[in-house]
Amino acid sequence: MNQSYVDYVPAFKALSDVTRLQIMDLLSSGEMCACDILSEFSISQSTLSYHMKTLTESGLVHAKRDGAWMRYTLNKKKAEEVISFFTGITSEKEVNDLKRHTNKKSKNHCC
Amino acid sequence: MNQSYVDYVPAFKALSDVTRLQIMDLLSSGEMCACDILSEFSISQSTLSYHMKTLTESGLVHAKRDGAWMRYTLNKKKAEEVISFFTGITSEKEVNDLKRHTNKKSKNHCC
DNA sequence: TGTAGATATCGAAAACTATCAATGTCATCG
DNA sequence: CGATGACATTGATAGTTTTCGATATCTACA
Repeated sequence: MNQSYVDYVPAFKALSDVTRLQIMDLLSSGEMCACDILSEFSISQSTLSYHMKTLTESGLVHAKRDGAWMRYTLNKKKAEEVISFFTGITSEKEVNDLKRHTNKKSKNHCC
Repeated sequence: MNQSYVDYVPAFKALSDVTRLQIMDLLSSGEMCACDILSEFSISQSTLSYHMKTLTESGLVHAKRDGAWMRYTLNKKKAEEVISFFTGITSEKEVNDLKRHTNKKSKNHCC
């Protein structure tokens, strides 16, 4: 429970690439195998494999072997966790007890 | 309107670093100046400046000069855009007209 | 078991990121 | 104006990411 910042870094890292964002979008329409995904892009097979690894290791995508090929699905639960984490750190909070100069009336110095 | 995947990459990239996630969280409690933020971390001033540049260029944080120092605030609007984009690409959609093998009954080959 | 297809891993190259100390810029105060 | 404080930029270095071709592994079928 109550995960920390570092725990979400891999997910944001996974999302910070155009190809991977597109893969997430593709997967939101349902399960796909690697070769289906590959056919949507102009990248090599090894590059796709690398992206899929990044996505699955981040937890955003689930991989399941089915005979000779891999079936990928979105991990909705993880996606929701990311959203609620991000919502959490971007929503207004009780002002904490940090002594912030910004809140003071001092006009002449900061630190 | 209707931005594309690439437009969100800088935001996710900005979020894929522990320090920057913490800065976002700090800013959610209200406006802060650079030196206030700096005092929360054990990093050099130039490193903080680099992180703040990453955050402001991604649009997630707004920077405003106030005399000798900079005041940073969260850009709630951008944060909400990121959330709705991410919600969009991770929520179930109408099955599109891609001919996906995964949907076929073929057991012997994929591509 | 041998072959072919699907995917993973390796090794290398290029590009990008994070960090710091040093230095530059700019605003304020005296 | 000159000094000082706040922040940005530069240049260097170390580390990470992205990409590919080549090769390995693993599965299914003949």
